[in-house]
Amino acid sequence: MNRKIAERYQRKKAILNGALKSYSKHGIDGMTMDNIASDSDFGKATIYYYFPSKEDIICSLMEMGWQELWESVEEMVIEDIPARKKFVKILNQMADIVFQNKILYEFLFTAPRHINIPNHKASWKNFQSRTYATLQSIVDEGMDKGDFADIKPELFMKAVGGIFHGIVFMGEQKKLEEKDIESLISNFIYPS
Amino acid sequence: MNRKIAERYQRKKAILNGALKSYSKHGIDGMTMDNIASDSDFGKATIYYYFPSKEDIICSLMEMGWQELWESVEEMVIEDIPARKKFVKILNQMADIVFQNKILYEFLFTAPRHINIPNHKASWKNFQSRTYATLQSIVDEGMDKGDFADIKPELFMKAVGGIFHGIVFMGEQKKLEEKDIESLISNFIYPS
DNA sequence: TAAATTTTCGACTCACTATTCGAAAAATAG
DNA sequence: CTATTTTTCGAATAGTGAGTCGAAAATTTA
Repeated sequence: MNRKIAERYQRKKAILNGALKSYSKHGIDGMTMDNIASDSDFGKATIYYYFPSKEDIICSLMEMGWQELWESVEEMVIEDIPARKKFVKILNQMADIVFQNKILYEFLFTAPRHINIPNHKASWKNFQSRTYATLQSIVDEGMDKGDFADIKPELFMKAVGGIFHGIVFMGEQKKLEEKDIESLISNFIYPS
Repeated sequence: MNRKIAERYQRKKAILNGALKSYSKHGIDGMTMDNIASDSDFGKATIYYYFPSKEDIICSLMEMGWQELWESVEEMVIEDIPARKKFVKILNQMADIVFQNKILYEFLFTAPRHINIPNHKASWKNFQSRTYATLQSIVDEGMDKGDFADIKPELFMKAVGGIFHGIVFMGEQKKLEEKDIESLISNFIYPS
């Protein structure tokens, strides 16, 4: 009886992977239910046996990614180290995670711009906003102490967002390793 | 005979404005041909009398924006002033333009993420890449002379892109005036 | 003014994609 | 082994939106 639940879970997982495969093979527009079905080796109707709608599949993927990101960072938040150090450490950790599953995170950053999910269904936003808020508060703290360049915090965050986006979408160059990121980010921040 | 040409041109312009209105009223997904038609006060078929396809309308808008941006910047490129100063001046000028027609430029930055235009039809990319390349070369020059923070130029550009994106989409706060931008940007760059 | 040209238009077609249906196959239970 | 439940599926449905059609209105020309 427990096995059945586990199997169902496995099948949901398989479908989610199929969806991701579909994304990487055909791009966001080619991620149709037909493709998701064939890429995950189920009949189309079967997909609907496991997920009530396409929206739900997308939300599940989004949540998967943001949750992982948040959880990997959560513990670092309370560490008692200087804001700037903490900030770099967290970003570095996030970059790590992103590199480990590039396709998922490319999807994570791409999907919201193409697909509109009504706010109340976008469950992943919990993790997303928790993550942002954390980062933001660290920046704010650092600003107070003059750890960062003197620039409006929101803009600073936008800049960091730009860099992150860049990291994810720098397709070709797989060179950019964790060490690089560390030095890049810390160079980017006003050097003490 | 010359009037007719001018009138035709005016009508094309009106349709383009209708399209923009459609975008700001219904968002990118609501920018359907039916909406464009009603927002520009023409019948749908009339739109097709002036534009061969929806793609063409979008391209025209994109080109409009990028051309304006490029032209406003073109002359500054050759000015003989230090790279960093030039960079700030150009960004500042661009921010100016963007503020003068926020809807168009919001569209400019939004559309490519939602709508796929085959490369050979994306005529605006000429102006776009000219603009980018110019900025990039100024950064490269500045890097050599140590005018900017020591960070990979591509990443630096991504960061600036993030800031720009931020400026456009900082919806509510209309406070952010040109002067602010100047100081923000120059603060952002490694202070000499 | 009458023929010719230009412009306008709503209804129709066509393709595409999410979602549903109804039945069959597979697995499980008694 | 038979009945019941779970899982599977391809074919049909339904909605949407881009692009076409053929005719009518407006304008220009002679």
